Amino acid sequence: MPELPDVEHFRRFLSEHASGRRIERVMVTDPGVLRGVEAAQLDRAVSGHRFQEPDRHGKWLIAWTTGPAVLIHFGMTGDLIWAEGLEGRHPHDRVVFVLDRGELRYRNMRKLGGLWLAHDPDEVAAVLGSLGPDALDVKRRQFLELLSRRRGRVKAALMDQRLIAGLGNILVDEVLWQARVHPATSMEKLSETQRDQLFTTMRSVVRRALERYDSMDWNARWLSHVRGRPGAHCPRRHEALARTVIAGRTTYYCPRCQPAVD
DNA sequence: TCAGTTGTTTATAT
DNA sequence: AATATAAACAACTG
Repeated sequence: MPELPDVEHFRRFLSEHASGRRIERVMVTDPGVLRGVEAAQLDRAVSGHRFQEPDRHGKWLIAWTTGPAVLIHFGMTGDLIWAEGLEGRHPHDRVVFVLDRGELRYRNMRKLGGLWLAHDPDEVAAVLGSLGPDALDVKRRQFLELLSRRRGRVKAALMDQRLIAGLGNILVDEVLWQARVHPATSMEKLSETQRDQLFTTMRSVVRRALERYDSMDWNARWLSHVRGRPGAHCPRRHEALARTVIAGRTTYYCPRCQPAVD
């Protein structure tokens, strides 16, 4: 699940429920999700501090406290749960932040991703690595500039967090389908119009994916709504979707809407 | 039993 | 130097 819109949702969620709340203790039920920090160390570092306004960059959530920051990555199956009490605890709740009121749970079935501890902005930057600008922040001019220096296939480029941070497999397929660009198109073959369209579409897809948290569920007219279903057809023209692998990821596209360029 | 899965990193190849 | 590919990570589901 977690791509930019999901993590932004988690950020707002943390801000709404946990900002200003005091951390009583950190319960680590599975140390397998801790990165570069031990359970006791994490507990000692943040207990007694309060969560502050969290940040997000790409798929990373930066949970600042009045002490250090907790950096959270959700991998493929991560989730952030808030509960008033103990109800609804789940075996995949790997870390629980017990607050002065309610608790925040880091749930992650597959344990890709995890939690890091950072004591200052430099340490945060070191953990996040060289991420590109956030997909919601990047300006058209910068987006085009980044694309102009990139070769290879367009899907690989949009998925590369060092170029643009926040887009994952599902979202990139959605953007390319809505922009009517074949995922294997090489960057050199992209027209000015297509590059421009990619920026416009990327922004609207991310924005509207975020809105779905208020209205529930994907837009029925989206590729994401039908992808992966057996015999799935293009929501636009009802032609069967094609499936291939690009940049190591399962890729769906409509051969009619997104013709290959050669 | 086996393929497939929303992410990232690493090694290896091109 | 960049880009592509596969594997590994881990724990499920169908």
